[in-house]
Amino acid sequence: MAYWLMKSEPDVFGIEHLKALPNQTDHWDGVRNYQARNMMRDDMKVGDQVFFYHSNCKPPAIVGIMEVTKEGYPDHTAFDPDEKYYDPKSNPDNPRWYMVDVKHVRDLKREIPLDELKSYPELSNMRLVQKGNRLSIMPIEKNEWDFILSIEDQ
DNA sequence: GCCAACGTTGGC
DNA sequence: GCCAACGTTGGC
Repeated sequence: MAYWLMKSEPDVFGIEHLKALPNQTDHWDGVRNYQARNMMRDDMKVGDQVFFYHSNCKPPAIVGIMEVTKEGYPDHTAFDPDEKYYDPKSNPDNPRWYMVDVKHVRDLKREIPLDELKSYPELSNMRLVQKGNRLSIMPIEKNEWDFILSIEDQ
């Protein structure tokens, strides 16, 4: 089993939105970055655990845990001209963009803000804490995952 | 295939 | 709202 982190802006789609959906499950559509796409299409497996990260807000923070419930399949929102993330270069016969389904597992006992994450040497290799990082989906090492859960109660 | 211009992300 | 970092586009 692998571990991941996925970013979303809470004003657009936050963890509260996910919890409000049937089965607390949704498809993670709208990713239009090749690195992130490749991870969803090729690497994320059912049962993988995912941190839900709130970006572009105050404070940016890890707020909860999700689980992958469906592996990569074409992102149909790319086919629809009315969608915000419509891409005319993607079509059902040759889909360019992929998504996975994720289910809310639980909220963290507290939000763990980015500035705190940056303060731990144990997490200094995470792409999340490095300058200029814009990747919206990234793998998390097991030791990093476990460390983050260990500071949840502090 | 290079690289300048442009658009987006996301912390601050 | 600013702007640094980064990814993508497109002319050449």
